[in-house]
Amino acid sequence: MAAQRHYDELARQLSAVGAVKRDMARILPHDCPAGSAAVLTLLARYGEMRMSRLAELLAVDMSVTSRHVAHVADRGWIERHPDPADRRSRILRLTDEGRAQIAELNVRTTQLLADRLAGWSDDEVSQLITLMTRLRESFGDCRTTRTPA
Amino acid sequence: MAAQRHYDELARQLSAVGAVKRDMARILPHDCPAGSAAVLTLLARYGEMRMSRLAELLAVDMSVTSRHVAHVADRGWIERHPDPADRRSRILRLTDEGRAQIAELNVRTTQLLADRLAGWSDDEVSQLITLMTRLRESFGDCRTTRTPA
DNA sequence: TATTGTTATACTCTATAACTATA
DNA sequence: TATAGTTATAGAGTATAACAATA
Repeated sequence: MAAQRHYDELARQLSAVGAVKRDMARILPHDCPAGSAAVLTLLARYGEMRMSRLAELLAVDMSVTSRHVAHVADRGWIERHPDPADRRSRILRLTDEGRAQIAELNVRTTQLLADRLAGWSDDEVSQLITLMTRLRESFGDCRTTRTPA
Repeated sequence: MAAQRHYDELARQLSAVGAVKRDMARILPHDCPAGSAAVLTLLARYGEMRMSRLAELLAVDMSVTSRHVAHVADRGWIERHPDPADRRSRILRLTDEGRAQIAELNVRTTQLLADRLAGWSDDEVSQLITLMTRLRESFGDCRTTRTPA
């Protein structure tokens, strides 16, 4: 059926989108790789949170989250406070240095995308964002379903 | 301006789409990681080709391509023939074993996507493919432009 | 000299499993 | 016992640079 060809093509595009991600990663500061940038960006957007919540937003294992967080904490971009309500948890919070770093990241990202997406309309960018968000949800929901207990 | 927020969101979606790729990678056979699967799929789609052409389609450095190709060649899934027209080059060609491996990959990929994309219409999948393809072109073109000499 | 491809090296990202501390 | 988080380890993917063979 026709869906089969669509699936193959989608798999191919997913495989090849790595080149776009690498292009974006190349403009990052040397001590702020993609994993660190993602941590900072999510904390800026959603505010302070616990490790487990951040791991969920990053869509990676908490062990991976822990390493990324340690990296940005070592550089003073975030602080880890024990959660008074549950001392096993740690609350992550941006520092002023972290916000400065985010500002730098935003400048670079915006410059790059303004160049690469010069021929795109706002609507087209929005459409792509909407579809990619839905794609992640379609996969993420199934994973949640798969681990019910 | 509004575009700034769109750019941030696009960067976030690109970062998070890795979870989808990892979900797809998990269903692959143990001796056929994503890099190998990409090599086989591209040879099946575009027919025999040289290393440099494959590297371009994979959108990775030729050194990376060389390693992926060595992996699939070691398993007998492709053959490397010297190019009579330019003996520096090697022509890559699928074997029957390679085609069998591709058939297996297609079965698994189709199963997974049929499950994950159950709520998607053909049109929506097509739209996403179209936009992702265009995204890659927008980035790829700029890279080509950047390396003119 | 320039180009095609290979190999050595190093770095990032990731998951699994073992572990500590707390609930 | 169960959960939040850390760390050790291993594996995949990638790029850069040095290299070999050929154009």
